[in-house]
Amino acid sequence: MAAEPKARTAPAAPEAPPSPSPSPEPALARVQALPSWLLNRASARGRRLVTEALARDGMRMAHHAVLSAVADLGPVAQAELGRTTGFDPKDMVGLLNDLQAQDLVSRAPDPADRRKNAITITPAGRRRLAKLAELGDEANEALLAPLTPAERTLFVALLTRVVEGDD
Amino acid sequence: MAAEPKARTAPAAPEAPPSPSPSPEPALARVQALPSWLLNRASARGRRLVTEALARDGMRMAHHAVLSAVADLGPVAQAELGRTTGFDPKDMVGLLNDLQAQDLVSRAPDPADRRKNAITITPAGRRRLAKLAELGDEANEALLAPLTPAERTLFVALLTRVVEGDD
DNA sequence: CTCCAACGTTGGCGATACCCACGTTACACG
DNA sequence: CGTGTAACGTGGGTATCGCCAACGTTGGAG
Repeated sequence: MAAEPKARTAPAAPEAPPSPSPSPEPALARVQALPSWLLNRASARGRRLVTEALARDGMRMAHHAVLSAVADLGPVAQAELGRTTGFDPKDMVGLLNDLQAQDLVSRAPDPADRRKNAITITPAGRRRLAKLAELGDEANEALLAPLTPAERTLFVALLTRVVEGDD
Repeated sequence: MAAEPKARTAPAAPEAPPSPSPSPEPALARVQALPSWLLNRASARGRRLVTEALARDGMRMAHHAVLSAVADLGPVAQAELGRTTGFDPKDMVGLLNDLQAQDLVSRAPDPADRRKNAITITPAGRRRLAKLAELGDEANEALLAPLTPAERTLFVALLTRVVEGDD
């Protein structure tokens, strides 16, 4: 059954869409060339680089992002931070606990709305933020090391459009 | 302390490299423009798309990858699969359990080396693989929807080089 | 005044990615 | 021919990440 009508030297199945052997061979290569696969690997590498870069300061990527958001948005509520950075309110609590424990932000009840906490960055927080930005840039430069400067900007541009694809 | 020496209408700090306020304002925008940040978000989106695409078959991205590897490498040991796909041997056990439970692969002791399991894809596995590849392609097309065909190939090429950066 | 929505917080779940320890088996070296 | 080293598959355990459910508190709209 299913003999080889035209047995050649190369085991190539020219066309046979319905039945088995739809692809010549490299099913693995196909999967590993999938954008979703590549993005996963690249993301893992980036996370690893950033993580070990910020680990020296006892911080994680999330801390950097939240601290940046606090710096920008002045006194701001946790929920608002969660919306702008994309973190879950639950996780925001822990992140701010960490930042507050190191006096990088202050958490005071908002007098105008006592449900909210007014998060503000401290001078030490600003200093730390500058350092974190530097470390983050270093890690990202290592991440994009295989690309030329022109390719990097192009890569970031394409990546941005892919990310904005889900609105 | 630390009053506002120059209270203007716009809080712009032109230049002051060594001390605080190294950037005018958008610290958050800087973080969110970092390749590591973008890769994280893009990867999450891709994973979500692929996950929900393969969920209809009760499979995950890892199953697709492993099944592809088995299809390519013929009868192959689990450790070899782990090396080529990048999965931990521990996790490979569970993945193969899932695939075997659905008769997509067969797991037999290798007569030549009784430490190893000879993993082989079944006819049902080949059929399923074709379907998985189709679903995976659909999800990836949705992922790269914001890009033109030319941009997609370029994007994949750049991504590949970034991934290969860690050798 | 009453009801609904938002806030911060706690607890928990599922997936991913690791790392270590164990018994089994193969192989190389003395 | 032993003997030790290493690889294999497997189970157990840990850390992080993203998410959802519930609850008490507070603000605001009707």
